[in-house]
Amino acid sequence: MSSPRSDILETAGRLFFSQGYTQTGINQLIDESGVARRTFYHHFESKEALGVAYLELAGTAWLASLRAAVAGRRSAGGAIQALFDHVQRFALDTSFRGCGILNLGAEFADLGNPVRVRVRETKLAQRNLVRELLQAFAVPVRIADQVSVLIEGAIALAAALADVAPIHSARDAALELLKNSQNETP
Amino acid sequence: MSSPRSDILETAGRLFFSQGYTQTGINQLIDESGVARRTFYHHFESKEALGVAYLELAGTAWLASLRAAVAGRRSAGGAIQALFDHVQRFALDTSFRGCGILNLGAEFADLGNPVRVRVRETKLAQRNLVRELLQAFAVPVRIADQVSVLIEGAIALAAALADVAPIHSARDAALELLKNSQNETP
DNA sequence: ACTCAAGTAGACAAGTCTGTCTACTTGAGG
DNA sequence: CCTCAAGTAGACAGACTTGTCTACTTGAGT
Repeated sequence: MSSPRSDILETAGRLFFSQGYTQTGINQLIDESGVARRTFYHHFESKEALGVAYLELAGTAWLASLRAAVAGRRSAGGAIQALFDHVQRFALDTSFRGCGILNLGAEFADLGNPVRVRVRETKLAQRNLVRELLQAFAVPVRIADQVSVLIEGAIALAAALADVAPIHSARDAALELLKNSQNETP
Repeated sequence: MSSPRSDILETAGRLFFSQGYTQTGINQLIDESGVARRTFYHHFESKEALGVAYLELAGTAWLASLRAAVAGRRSAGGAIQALFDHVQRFALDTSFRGCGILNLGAEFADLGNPVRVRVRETKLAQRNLVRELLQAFAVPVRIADQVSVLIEGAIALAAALADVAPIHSARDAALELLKNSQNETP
């Protein structure tokens, strides 16, 4: 379904992620979307409104991809393995660009900014999703939250170093923390 | 020692961290530094060159603060505790602005960009510093690298959620991983 | 006393930014 | 058939961007 609105969102997804929000101008946005300037402002009140809409789309897609990566796994260990495999694939596919959601949030200092609020909501949803996915295998919330931190650290540090090694460190740590928690309550 | 150069660097440190690189213009930079435009370009070839210089300064200061936080600790557990205490203090002091080094790197997509290269070098130095600080207490490199991922994840997720909880999750995970490694080789 | 680097103020170029505006076309529903 | 929303192209305003330029001052070393 190619509509002007979805064309704009698709272009924004590509450009905001690869170039950053501030470095992407309305002009480039409408040129590459192939829509008229007027049409852009018909669908989005401002560039910032597009930023928020982009976050909604990117956040939903990212969470769905995490869910899909874990689908079909039969153990907590398998689920964790799948999560970090997915993170690694993502890091490699995007040439270590890091988390697009966090990167966008970094461009807005004010905690009350709508974009920043959306980032917070999305990352909260991500933490809750990891809790939910692991709770299915009786993994306690405490461990799930530790896995969330490891996922975030893996993406961030892998991007900074342009290297997958931190992702492997994170995966190993997560599996070890899981094993610990299983030994404590057998 | 107040010299034009250090005035500029000080201002850049403040503005790049709080507003971001792209959103900070040369005009604001020289206004708040109190130096003439010409003086700026006498000391720095371009805005990007200032970005690199800022990273050098901020990176050195951050690593020194990590080292200082651990100084005097007598056990691996104490050292890890101190690291995450420091991370928490930093997160609160900066109103969850996240890692200034990573935030700056996020504004440059090209892996070959001098700023991005500097970010890589700095984060590599950080990983090596954590290794060194923990190796003093016979903590294996494998565990030290896991702690590095946890530190990065703690800063990033705490910033995204505007909450210190991820820092506590990370600290607990680090201490548990440490305990594990000590039990394996007693 | 003279030189020269480093500082000052500020005009300027050439481009970019976001957002508004006029004027026109097109296609679907009543 | 007629209307109206949604689309098109593109001019424009006004502010801002980085970086260069002229012209002047000041202070330290020889």
